[in-house]
Amino acid sequence: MFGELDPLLLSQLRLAVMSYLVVTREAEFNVLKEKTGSTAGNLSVQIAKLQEAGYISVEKTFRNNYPLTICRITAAGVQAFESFFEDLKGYLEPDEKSPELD
Amino acid sequence: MFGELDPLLLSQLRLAVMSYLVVTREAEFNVLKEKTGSTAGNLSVQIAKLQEAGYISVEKTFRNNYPLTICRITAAGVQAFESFFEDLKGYLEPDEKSPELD
DNA sequence: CAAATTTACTTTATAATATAAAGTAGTTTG
DNA sequence: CAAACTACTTTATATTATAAAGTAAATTTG
Repeated sequence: MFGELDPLLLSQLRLAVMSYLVVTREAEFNVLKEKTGSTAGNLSVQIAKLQEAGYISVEKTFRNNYPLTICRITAAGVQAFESFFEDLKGYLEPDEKSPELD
Repeated sequence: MFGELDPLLLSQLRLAVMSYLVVTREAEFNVLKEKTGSTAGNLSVQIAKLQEAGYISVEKTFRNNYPLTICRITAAGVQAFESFFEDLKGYLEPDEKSPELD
């Protein structure tokens, strides 16, 4: 089951990040950390994966001499997010094919 | 005594930094930290003072996603460093005026 | 001149992210 | 089912920065 769902979004934290960004479009690392309640290390890793997939872009700068990381959702990210939920709907409203039970 | 000496160079750590930079011209934060044996916090503060005085320029970037701080000595810095030692010589070879002893 | 301030330097703690290592869990394989 | 692999999470440590606290030296004050 869940065979078709985008594995990159099938993760609590990554999905939370994407859900937030799909609305706000962009957010600072710290904000994402607070909103998702994740640890910095974990968030850093998951952000890197979303970036690698092209779902978000990441800008690293400095603010008041401290490192500042800003994340923005990309068109591909929005697309992937929407597809994810359409795929999900497929599970909620099953068609003629009955799902295989193992 | 020591009335004329540049107060910005009359500091163990700042002088050590300048002494190193006057030879190498530029150095990374970490290298300065090792060479001077200082703590990161202290070095950060003293670098800021040298920069404020225009004796060094500071570039902040990222290397392998980690913050990287590069310090470079400026012409004014070289000038100040040389003047400092000329002033010092004045104390080693006193002229006709005898120093005031308090 | 001794006490009280002030000033400056240093250390220590904490902030903002990143990577690496270690722990956990779920899944696949033999 | 035990062994191995995956993936996610937490924890420790890496880079620097600022703020707070400690120390010391110099200067003002009474």
